[in-house]
Amino acid sequence: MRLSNYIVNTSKEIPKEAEIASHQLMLRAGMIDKLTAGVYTFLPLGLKVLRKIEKIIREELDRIGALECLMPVIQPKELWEQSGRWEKMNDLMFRLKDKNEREYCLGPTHEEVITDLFTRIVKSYKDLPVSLYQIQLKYRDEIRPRFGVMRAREFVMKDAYSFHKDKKCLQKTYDDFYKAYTRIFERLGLKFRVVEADSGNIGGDSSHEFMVLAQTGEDDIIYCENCNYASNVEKAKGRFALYDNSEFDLDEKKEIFTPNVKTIEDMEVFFKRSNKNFIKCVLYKNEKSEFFICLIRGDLEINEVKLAHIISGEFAIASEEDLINLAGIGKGSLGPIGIDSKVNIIADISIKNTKNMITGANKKDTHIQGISSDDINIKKYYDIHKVDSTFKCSKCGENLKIERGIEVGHIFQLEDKYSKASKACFTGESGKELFVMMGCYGIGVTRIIGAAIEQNYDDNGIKWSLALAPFLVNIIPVDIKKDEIVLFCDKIYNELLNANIECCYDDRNFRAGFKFKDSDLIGIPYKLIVGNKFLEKGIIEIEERSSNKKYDVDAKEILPFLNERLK
RNA sequence: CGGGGUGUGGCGCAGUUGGCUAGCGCGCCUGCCUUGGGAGCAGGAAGCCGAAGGUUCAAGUCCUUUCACCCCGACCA
Repeated sequence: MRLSNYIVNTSKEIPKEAEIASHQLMLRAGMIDKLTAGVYTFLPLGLKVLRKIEKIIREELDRIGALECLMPVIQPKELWEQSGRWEKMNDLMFRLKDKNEREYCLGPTHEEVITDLFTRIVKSYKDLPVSLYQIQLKYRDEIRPRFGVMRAREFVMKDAYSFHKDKKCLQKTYDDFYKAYTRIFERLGLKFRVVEADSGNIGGDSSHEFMVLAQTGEDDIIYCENCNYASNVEKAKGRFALYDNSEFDLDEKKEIFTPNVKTIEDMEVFFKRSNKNFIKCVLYKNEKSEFFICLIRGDLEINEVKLAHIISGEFAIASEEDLINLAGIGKGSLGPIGIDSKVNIIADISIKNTKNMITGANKKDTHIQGISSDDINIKKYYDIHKVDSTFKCSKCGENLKIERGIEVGHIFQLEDKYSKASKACFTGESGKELFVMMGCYGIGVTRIIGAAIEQNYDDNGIKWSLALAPFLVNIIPVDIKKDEIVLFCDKIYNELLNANIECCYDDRNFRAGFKFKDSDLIGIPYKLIVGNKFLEKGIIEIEERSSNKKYDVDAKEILPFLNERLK
């Protein structure tokens, strides 16, 4: 590609709207252009990178026998009512009506469509298992789109769905996808980690996320330094530090007047004890106006994703008003003892067998001391705590670490959740109708571009891996007024094209420095510089973007040199 | 949805207590010059100041409404 014919829409100015490196660089390199919040055009350069990612994904999925298809973006409301998600995904969906007032949404995902499709294309166990995938635009009206392609409202996703006669078969395909995903992210040259994950509102049991490690990630990953345990913090299990407070004499069980003591920090100061001696109480309310008081040791935090498995429906921390109506108190004095009997008690296992604890007394400005877990009407203990780096690995007991990650892939075993809702059946070997078992596998294709840049950039711009670079080599004539240079560049350009080496040729009438800057910003792995050294000694300077190393290469040796490097 | 902020040539911004022809940098166009890390000089094009309404002799500037975009939060009693 001659750059004189290309759109090189680069900028040295840092765009105001972009916060993180990948977003800034994608805009500056002219890869994307924003139309409106969270909606981007992929310019030729950005599209080239996108296509490279798609190609790798296709190759690896085809290898495990998945079949590509393309499903509609526009999906009828009825399909979503059937699965019960028309209401549930309320805020997330873009909706529209046709001229007859029929309602539709722009697909935020395709479980509904594929399950419906399944009922028409598969009838018998003989057709199973089968896996279908597509690379398609998805539409999600995110609460807050940000970071460019990282959290966009229109984005490209690879989604795949597998169908099975039983769980065992599903597990096998799940493992195939796991391996294919691993190969995909390895080929993309990303540093990533596979973690256990909560399956969220998509449902299902077993689930793994593929996380690209980056400071700017929106997820916290917990992993063990010693064994292979790794999990999204949303799901992570660990051993919290045990705490023995027998160093203190057993307090008399009584109420203490505690004016202005509201937070756990306030309590530490007031009682002169560490936060492990307190029971933290948080009141939640769900959409049915049921109340839940959650009890957890004062040094720990509640993990609401775990709570979502216990409390049904949407829920949130109760308002100050609710607190007053329910217990007649404001913040800070809530406690499990003497609380209104219609409030459900959800106790974290960190409370189990505790003694001599201090907690709210359900009375204004009052706490109660000398409480043991036996004093509270706890029917069952749950794991509702958030794991952090103070925890030990529950598998091997070693230290846990925490790191930020960008979720680029997620695989789920849906089992029969959607097939039951959509009555997706097949005829089994016995002749009876059975619900099909399903798996679901996603990759955020456009998000990968951002993630890859977050891992590979410097002050000058993007540093593409060979797998993703829009061009592998950039031929740069230092002075296009010198015929000798231009003639040689034309020649080597044709040679590279004939050798199927993806290259561009910066034949624009700019000064050399300008072209170097552009090349580095865009992130082309190799610059082939034809200048004074060529005129004097027939030597071409080849500069490697990743290492900043420069190689003097004889004009005749260029192809072998590049072939060696680009292998 | 709550809080904060910003809307002025393509981009980034300035524009005082309302006042005359709305500026600057980058980019763009023309010419000269230059060609190894985003050069220099000269000339030029490009704006109903986000939108609507109002106050005023006079509005980019004041008031009201509205839209868009950005940031923080939507969670620990």
